[in-house]
Amino acid sequence: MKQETKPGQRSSFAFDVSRCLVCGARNLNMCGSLEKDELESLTKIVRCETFGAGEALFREGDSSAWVFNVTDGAIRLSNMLGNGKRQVVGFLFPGDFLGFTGADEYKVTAEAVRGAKVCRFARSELTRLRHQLPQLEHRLFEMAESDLVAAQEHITILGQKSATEKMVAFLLMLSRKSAARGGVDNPVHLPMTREDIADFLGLAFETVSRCLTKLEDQKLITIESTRVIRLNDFAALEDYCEEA
Amino acid sequence: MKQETKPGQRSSFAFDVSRCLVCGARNLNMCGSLEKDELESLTKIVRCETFGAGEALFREGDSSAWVFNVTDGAIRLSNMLGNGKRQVVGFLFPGDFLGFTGADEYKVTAEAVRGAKVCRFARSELTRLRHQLPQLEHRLFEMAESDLVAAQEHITILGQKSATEKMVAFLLMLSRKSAARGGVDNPVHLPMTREDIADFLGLAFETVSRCLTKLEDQKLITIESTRVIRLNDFAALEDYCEEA
DNA sequence: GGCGTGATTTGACACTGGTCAATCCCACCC
DNA sequence: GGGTGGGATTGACCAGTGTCAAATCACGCC
Repeated sequence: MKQETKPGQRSSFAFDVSRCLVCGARNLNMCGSLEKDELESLTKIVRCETFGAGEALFREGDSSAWVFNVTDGAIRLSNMLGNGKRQVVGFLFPGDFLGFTGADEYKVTAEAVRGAKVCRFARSELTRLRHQLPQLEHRLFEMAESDLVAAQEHITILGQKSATEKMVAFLLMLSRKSAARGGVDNPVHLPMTREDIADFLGLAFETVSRCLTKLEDQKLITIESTRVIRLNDFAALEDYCEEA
Repeated sequence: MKQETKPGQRSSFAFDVSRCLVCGARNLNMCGSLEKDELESLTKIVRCETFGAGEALFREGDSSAWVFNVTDGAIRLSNMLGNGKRQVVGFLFPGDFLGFTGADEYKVTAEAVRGAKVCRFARSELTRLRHQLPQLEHRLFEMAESDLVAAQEHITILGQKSATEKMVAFLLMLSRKSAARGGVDNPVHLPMTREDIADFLGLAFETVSRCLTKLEDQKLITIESTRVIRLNDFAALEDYCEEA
């Protein structure tokens, strides 16, 4: 396993299939659709990379020639507006695929939230493999569809919910996502800042802070530390963001 | 071309490929990726249907066994919340594909806005064809990706823009979409009610009305009739929703 | 261990946009 | 032509959030 240094001091290395077989994200991401011998074709075109807090994998306008599998940490997808406002359109976690865009250029910026590990592929190579491996094609299609459904839920949260409801929906979403990738559903760990959350929910960061305080006052959550929130009553929280 | 009556008095009929060749939406939708002989395979599994104003193609929770190509009119995709609020997550126009969902059940409701014509396919048949026709697979993937990008733009509009900016962004979007399918980019025709627009933009319908009036006072638009809006200065409107 | 910077919390206040209500407009029907 | 009903507009008011400011906290670094 040779190791190199790429622009930006980022470690980047190729590896063999044995590494994929023990990858914690394998059953979550597109690789899970492949058998060992098929995985080898993927292994040949991938490099593993690490990004530090805030580092960009790509920015709005960059060529979409590279795509990624997230294997560790969290990635923030965002849009910047002319007036300096920022909308976070999604957070990606281990198992998520990063690279859907119908165009030659990315329309969003992807940055590591705190620190993240990813597998990097050339889109052209992956496209070639998709033609050879129908399982892979199918799995990627499913993942794109599921991203679309997630975006529609995000739209609904942004359009119809109050600040506190948004906050509750966000906490429940993180809890579900953590459980889905084999982690605990409680307490919820927040790798991102209050400002990231605010920009995801269309709020001011002060409002995020106030909503968390209010929910703790109501005993619905416990703020164990700035980045660890315990959900004290799932049923009540579900009701809170669905009905009110 | 035999004609039948289906539940709900809806006309539904099969047809041969000659009809597809003159379909106005063909170059916009997934059919555009196919040659005449390939189109025939599609023709064999499709039925053409008409839906009246407000009629549902499917509702949240319905089986996702059917998928559609929109060929005329407009379709409204929406989510209902427990408290009676509704979020419109998208409007579909001729050329758009309706049926992306990663699951066995639809998570949104699809209704005709005023009146709409669609081609209906069994998902299972279409999946089979996708395996046989790589062009079709590729085109559908592209369309799913482009829906995802559109949803991310919608998220940004909902999260970061003021009421009037939202309204301007909406008008420009409709104008672009009309141009993209070969229509005029000005004036903009609105098949939907103020309430539909409000539920799309996360506003009250009174606010939509007020914003339109305000934009007309500023000479940026002319309300030629309730459902026809003339954009008087594209550059100024672009600036309005991008910067302010 | 102390310091410094950035993140977070809390408070005071202003303002956008929601709510409720009245009126208007227009298409459709008798 | 007049009536009817749903959609659209306009006005008055105010609740929920954003903004600005200050205080506090947390963490990395020396």
